Amino acid sequence: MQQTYSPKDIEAAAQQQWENQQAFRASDSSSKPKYYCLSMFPYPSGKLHMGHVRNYTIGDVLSRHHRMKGFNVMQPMGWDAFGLPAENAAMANNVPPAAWTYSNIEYMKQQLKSLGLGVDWSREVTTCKPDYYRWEQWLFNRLFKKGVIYKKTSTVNWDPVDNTVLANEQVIDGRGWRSGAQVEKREIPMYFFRITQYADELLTDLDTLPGWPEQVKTMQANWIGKSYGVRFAFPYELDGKQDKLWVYTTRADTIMGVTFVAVAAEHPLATYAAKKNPALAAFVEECKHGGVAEADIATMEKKGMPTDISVTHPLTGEQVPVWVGNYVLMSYGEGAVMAVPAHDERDFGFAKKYRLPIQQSITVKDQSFSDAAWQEWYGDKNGVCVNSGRYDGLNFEQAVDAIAADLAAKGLGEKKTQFRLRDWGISRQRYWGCPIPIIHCSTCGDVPVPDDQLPVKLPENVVPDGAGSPLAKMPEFYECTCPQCGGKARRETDTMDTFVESSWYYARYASPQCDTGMVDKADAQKWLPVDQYIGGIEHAILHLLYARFFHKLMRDEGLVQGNEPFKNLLTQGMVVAPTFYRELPAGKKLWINPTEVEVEMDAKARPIGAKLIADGQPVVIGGTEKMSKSKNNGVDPQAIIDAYGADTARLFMMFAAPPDQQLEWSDSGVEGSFRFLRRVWNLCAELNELGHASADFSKLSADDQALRREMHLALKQANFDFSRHQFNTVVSAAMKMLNALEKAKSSADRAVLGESVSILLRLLSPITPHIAQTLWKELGYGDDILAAAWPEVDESALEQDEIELMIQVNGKLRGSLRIAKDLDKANIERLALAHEAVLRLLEGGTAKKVIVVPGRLVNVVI
RNA sequence: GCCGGGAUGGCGGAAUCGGUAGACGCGCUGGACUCAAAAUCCAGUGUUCGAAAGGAUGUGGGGGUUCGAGUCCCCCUCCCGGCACCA
Repeated sequence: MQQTYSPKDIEAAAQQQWENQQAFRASDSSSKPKYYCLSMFPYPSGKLHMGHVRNYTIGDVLSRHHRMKGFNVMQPMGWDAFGLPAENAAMANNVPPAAWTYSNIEYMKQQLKSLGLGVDWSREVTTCKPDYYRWEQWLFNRLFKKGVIYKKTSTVNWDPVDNTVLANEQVIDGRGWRSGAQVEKREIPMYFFRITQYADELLTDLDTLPGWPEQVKTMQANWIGKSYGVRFAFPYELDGKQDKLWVYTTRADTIMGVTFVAVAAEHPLATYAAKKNPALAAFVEECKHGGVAEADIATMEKKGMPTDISVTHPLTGEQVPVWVGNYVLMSYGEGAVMAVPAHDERDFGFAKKYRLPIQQSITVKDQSFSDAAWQEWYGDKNGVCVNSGRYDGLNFEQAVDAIAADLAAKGLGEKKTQFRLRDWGISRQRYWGCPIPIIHCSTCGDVPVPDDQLPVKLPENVVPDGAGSPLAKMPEFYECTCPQCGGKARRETDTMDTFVESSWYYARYASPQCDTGMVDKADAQKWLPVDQYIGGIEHAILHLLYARFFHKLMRDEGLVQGNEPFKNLLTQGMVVAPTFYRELPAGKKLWINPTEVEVEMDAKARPIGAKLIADGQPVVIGGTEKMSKSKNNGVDPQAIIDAYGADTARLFMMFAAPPDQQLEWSDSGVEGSFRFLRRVWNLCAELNELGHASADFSKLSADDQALRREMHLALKQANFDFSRHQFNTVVSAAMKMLNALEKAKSSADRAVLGESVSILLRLLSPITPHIAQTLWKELGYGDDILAAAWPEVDESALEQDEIELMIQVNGKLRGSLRIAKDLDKANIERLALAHEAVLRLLEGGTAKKVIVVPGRLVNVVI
């Protein structure tokens, strides 16, 4: 065997062996229990980044571990290939998105293979290919006919210069990213998935997912946001016509404190009032500026303007003024809200700003109300009604019940359960996406493209120019005939939200080549649900909610079984790195890649400065942030693989942090990981041929017993840590094993060494598969470590006669005691009280109390 | 703004049920090897007082519960993720 660890050679050889064996083909007909391990598929952006390496290493570690534990593992991979970056790259490089995407896929696939992932590549799916998206179109039509998909208008960011719709991320400080034009809100027709119809199920089924992080379930539950409230109306008369202004509130108990109502700028009442009020018309116009992102609207300054319209309070009969507010959105809820400044913090601020009346209607015992400043308790639901006529003294629930009943009696309202979740708008005015399979006919309306004419293929030779939708400028695409009447018609030119593709790919992997349906039902039944799903925490809400929704849609179409797609979920943290920069004259910053910087330390290794290696001049040390192009703090995984090998990259990724926490990049940490693997290699090279040694483990020297104990103790720890996905301490356990082996290697029994090394190699195998495989073979354990069984803990090796007990006095550590492992409490107490440190602190007095925690410590209270 | 999460040595992190804080690694210091360096190996390494023995102190900050708190409760600060069409 080679004396030096050479990752390049052994990794290529191991990967070749797996390739030759088709080692990771998942069998559809195995009798073993299945384990479907899925990592979120990548967007083919060009090359792998560290986040990918982390994600896929975690998935591979889980897959390989389960395989050794006897599971029939499926670990597929594919490409989330539609999306905006391809269009941007196309404009920058004048290359069609399709060509750019396919070449990225080719490169990244080779990169993924060089990581040594145990992926079943025969199941690869690529969402921008017609054989994939045709089934998306097929489902779209089924759902459209069923009414699960419908059309309505919705508000988008409109760039008036480029004449194009902008994504929220393309709006920077209220302006279009390319044109710099002030963005406007615009209403356009869109197709929607009726996800709200499934809101209750999406909420309650969270309780059936014990394998999901609480954190994610809480976020989803809050996102769905089921609320119990009252929908009611303020009647009004305008130009002699009776009408009603509807609002929804979860605080009907405060209804007697309403002092005004606010409507959206696009609300019919606002439009009406603006007609004869130029100032209001200007304000309504101003409200249309800016983007639609919630974060922007929530943080912007709340502005309003009065109208000369007033409506009638449904219970008091009083007149209530109508205001137009920039924070009220037409497309959400009723487009109007009741305002109770005394008990809603935002309304309070608004009322103070515009000197509107503030009317207390809730009180809490021993608290006094003042309209000078907002108090925490004003918004609580813990008070009782006051200044509320017949509702005075009622608590929240009683008041809501009584008020809802009175409103219902007048025909002006009723209790209503509502969700924060809104229907999912999927129309995108973009080119690089799945075409929406609808034909618009002037006589027949919106007609789905018949199944036998699917897929509606996206032309692949288009280079978008950033102005409007490319497909809408291509008559060869949109000109068509109506499938119903045969008349001239126009094809829909919007494409689907790319979240649609990623909502069902997990199901397609069960039968990726199926050309008779979206999925093969038998295969789907065999493989679904996904046993372990792994991906970034940033997908905690949208992607995971949409995929759960799609699973239910497919279930209701009879395509899949079960209610949920992902049994267990692991959300991994970001990969972060230090940042360095230099100030440029214009106040801008020049970001410098960490690899080009040398950090200077003081004597105690505290960083005191940094300089650019190239010119020796200082640079500023910035914060530690998510690896990104903009901060130039990304480290290219390829450089690490080339320099140290995939095993080192994988080991470092697993060791540096637990998977769900952020991972800080560290060059010296990578070197440390490499050093560890080299030490493993050197130890094995020194020991050579251990595979066939055998011995009677019941007759060992004390040292050999101690070594076995250490190995099995570490293994037990590692098993526990595997089960809770804490891989960093699995690596720690392997390091402890190596440390113990290096100490014992020259004196220990060959058979004990043989057992120990076999445990270490199998423990490392899921994490650093290439070196584990190579050494397994070289030391004569077998040809294929993948076929080896996971090591078992020998509990008898863990036993010991004596244990160490800590001695505390008043909770402070004062010493320790070696005792027989089964010594009874009375004797432990006696020994503890006789302990030198205890006697010293007792100063001849007596202990008040002695607490014995078996196997751990004794606390003497004096 | 709203929802969710996080904070432990110089650094990444460990501590499974409230019971030895700092495992494991990095860095640093000293030593061995070397003509020298790199690599490797050995030892030390929270802070602080002390020659040492030993003591004090210490898990973002402030309170509390407990024989005992990194862990449980209350309040606060800072950092990170998400925000699809907040009511």
